[in-house]
Amino acid sequence: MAETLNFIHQIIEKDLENKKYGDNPVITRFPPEPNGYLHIGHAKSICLNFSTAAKYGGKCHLRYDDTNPVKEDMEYIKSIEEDVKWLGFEWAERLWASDYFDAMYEAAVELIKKGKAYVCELTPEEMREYRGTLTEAGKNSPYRERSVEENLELFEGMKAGKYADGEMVLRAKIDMASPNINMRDPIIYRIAHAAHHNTGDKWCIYPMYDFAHPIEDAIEGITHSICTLEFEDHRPLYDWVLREVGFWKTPPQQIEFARLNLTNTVMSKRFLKKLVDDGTVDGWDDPRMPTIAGIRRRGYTPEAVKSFCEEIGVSKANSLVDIALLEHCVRDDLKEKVESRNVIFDPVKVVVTNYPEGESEECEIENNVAVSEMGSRKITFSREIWIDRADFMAVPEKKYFRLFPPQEEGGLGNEVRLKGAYFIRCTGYEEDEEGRVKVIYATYDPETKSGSGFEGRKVKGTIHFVDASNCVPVTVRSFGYLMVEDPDNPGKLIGNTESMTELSCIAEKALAEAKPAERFQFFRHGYFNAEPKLFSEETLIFNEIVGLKSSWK
RNA sequence: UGGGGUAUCGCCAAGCGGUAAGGCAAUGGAUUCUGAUUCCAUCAUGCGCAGGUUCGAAUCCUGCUACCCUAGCCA
Repeated sequence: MAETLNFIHQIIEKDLENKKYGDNPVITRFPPEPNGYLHIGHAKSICLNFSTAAKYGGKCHLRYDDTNPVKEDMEYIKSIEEDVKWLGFEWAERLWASDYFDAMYEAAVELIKKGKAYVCELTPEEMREYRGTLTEAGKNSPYRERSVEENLELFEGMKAGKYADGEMVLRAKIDMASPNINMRDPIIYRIAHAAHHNTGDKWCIYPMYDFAHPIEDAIEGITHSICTLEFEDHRPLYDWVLREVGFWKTPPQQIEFARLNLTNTVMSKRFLKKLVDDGTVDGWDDPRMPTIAGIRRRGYTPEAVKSFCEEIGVSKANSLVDIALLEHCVRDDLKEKVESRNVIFDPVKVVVTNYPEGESEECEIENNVAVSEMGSRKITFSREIWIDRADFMAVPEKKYFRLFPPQEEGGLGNEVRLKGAYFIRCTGYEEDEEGRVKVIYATYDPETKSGSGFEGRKVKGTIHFVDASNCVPVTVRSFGYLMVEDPDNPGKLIGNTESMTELSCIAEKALAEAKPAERFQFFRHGYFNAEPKLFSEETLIFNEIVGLKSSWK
């Protein structure tokens, strides 16, 4: 099967063929604004930008889009870089949009001199009125026809700090009647008396995204400026700036693609920040968060995230990707690099009545085939063990071949293999006052120990267990779901966020010794009884937890 | 109601005028010391709808429809 190229690759190949950029290499950029942690949606953009550049022998820059000092925070820089590196990408250069403030200012002055920009003193409210609506044209600002000299002087004054925030702005003079609202004399510079992390107090005017971004791209020689769909309407302005500011020879081209949406996952930065600020989660890197840092702590591997990004493809169609695909990618990657640990999420005691009290023995469990080079591990078996509640049914349904008691007088209960240990046969069970299974009785067959070569008879079911004499309690972060309220409309559900659950379970001692939890990833396995929409209805059953062999952080 | 986008299986997504790739999910079956893994098999006479052009249309044309984005001194 021939490799399929996404539509961006196709554009690039055509450009390469036409020598659109001469012999210049393909240069892309990942341009986060440092105002939060990166999430899985950013991973899609990171993979796209970095691997596209690599594919065509070009390079990709990491560029901070730090043009608004009041919204940004250096705290995020470190995490952004860590996340990109963790994914396995290396930026050719780490750049700051703020380093171009001088060039941007010069460009703005040029625009004024060309009569293509003017200082406007309309208030925000007036500005909105003058802008018109989706269906009605806007009208010209009374300040639109100021002389070049006056504009120059005013803009100079803005820069010098003579005016307060909001008192005036610099606007591009384009067309107040344009059907594209972005072209109705957009603001390109605003006043903000705020210290900037990079330029300090040097500036009190800052360029707007629409003006800054094309200039940043052009200065860096970006050939393909990949962004998300909502900027489609901004492209005419992007091109306008490039043309008017003099970057018309081989201007970068903006290409838009659809951002990632995942089922049962809230990706909005604003919402994630609220969870952090509220203390709902421990932080941006809480394993329950869909941030790259959270996902990392949850035990996901960069390989898994990258293969996910490849699998979902790139297109312009709004989409909602099933979280099952991400989970598949994780399992697919992990199954070859991790070994298993027995974990019981919903424990029920089993007493092996013919096993001597106070005794215990060692059992060896082979690792699965994919991970067989890791050999085996040792666990213990004794008279009392824990198994998962789901591995027992008082009255078995059809085709249930795990543990169940005798179904008639004098009959036999079912016999199953305890993974790594013996066959046990259920002989009975007790319930508590509420009718819940409290303890299960069974007998084991000493002939059937794992590795003994016993071939006497077969059992259809194999279940896992932990030794009650030395198991340990462990808390793991689990996939689970919690409905999420719209912060602005209490009571209104806007979706649910993935994995907001913490589960207590008991596990092999080795697991606890190897804590913290982020070193483990568990496989979904066996039964999924219901749509796990609400935490209270959660019926996910995990029966394995596996330690990561590699990619530990 | 202006402008800009997008519609191909339950979910993603190839396809670019020559007779619908692939992945996820699902379902059957084989193997299995976990109902996992692995392995085989099934899964769009159909490409938003209606017309048209053509020997031939998901691909071209026309007209509809649905959904998304857009009226921040955010990015």
